[in-house]
Amino acid sequence: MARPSRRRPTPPAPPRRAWTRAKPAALRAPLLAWYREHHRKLPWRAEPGKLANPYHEWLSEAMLQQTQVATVIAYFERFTAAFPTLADLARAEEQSVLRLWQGLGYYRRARNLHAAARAVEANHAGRLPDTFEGLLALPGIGRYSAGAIASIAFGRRTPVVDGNVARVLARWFAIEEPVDAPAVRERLWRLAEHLVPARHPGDFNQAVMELGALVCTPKSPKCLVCPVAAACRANKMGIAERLPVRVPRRKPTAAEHHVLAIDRRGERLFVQRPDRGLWSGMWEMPTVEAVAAGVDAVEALRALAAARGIMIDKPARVGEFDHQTTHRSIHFVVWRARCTGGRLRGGAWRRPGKIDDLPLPNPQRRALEMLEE
DNA sequence: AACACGGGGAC
DNA sequence: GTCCCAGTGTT
Repeated sequence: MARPSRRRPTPPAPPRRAWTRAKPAALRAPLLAWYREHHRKLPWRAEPGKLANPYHEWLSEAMLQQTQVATVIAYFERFTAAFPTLADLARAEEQSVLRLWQGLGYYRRARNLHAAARAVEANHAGRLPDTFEGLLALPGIGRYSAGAIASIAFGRRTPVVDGNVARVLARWFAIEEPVDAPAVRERLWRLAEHLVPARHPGDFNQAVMELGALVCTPKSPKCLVCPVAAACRANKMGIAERLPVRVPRRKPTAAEHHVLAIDRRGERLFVQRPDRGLWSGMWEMPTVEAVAAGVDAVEALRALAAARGIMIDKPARVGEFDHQTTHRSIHFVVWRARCTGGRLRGGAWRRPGKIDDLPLPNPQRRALEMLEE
């Protein structure tokens, strides 16, 4: 059976050119006035009219990718306590950076951040580049983050388009095409470029995002208190509630992972995940992610241990639970076995209570809790 | 252009 | 449950 298309079945909408007649002045002044009055105080944010600390701004942008402000705050505080400056971060081991990122997800962000810090130390005399192009060249900094850092920390007139900005612009200009379609995305960038002012571009960009977070929310937008409702086409048309349109997500695929706690003289085996893919660079108890057809899970676990050079007795089933990521629904089955001999290739033995140096993904932590009971 | 990459807040 | 979050890099 063919996978249903994710595209909207409706025919192309007629050309809509309202957005090309954007009048920046009608939006900027009331929006900035609203921002000065209603912005949230955030650990990385400067007062309106002032530039942010570039390192703090950069770190916050990395943490905020696909992650809500409320989730990030505690991570940001712990991270800056451990690494107060860019130089501190550059000197750190990647493992300790991942430790501080543990639980936040999208772990490649942490590894890119660390690699970029080292690149800045090596190639830019320890100073974060202060231009869009210079920032864009660093790992983990894309079009959005480069624009955000350049405007918010360095006062450059660079636009940003994130999820908030896309939603706000879709409503202001009544854009009825899916905002995640690349062609529409490109229009949004041109629109943002048109709107961002030369004076206080960082405040303007933050104001649009803040409006999206506090007023122009995905559901039940608060148009009655919106400072720019008078200039909003979707509000005039009464369609703010159903904008923006997005392409439907694909459903997560199902998987079953078997986690094996291998114990030997009070210590447990942990191994590091590969450089790429899911939970890359994080540690885990040896895990079978796909049991081949016709093979018993117990046999697969024995083979897993054998691949590491060790022998185990018969694994005993400890428990199970479900774990969700954006693209996978994973049923975890937790097992326990004793190491009966052999010589370990790769991995580390740790007392279960002393694993603080190993960054673990959330489901591995959950499996560990299950093993303690 | 499509896809993978985590986890959780808000409803 | 669903939606989506201050996106980026790879294929």
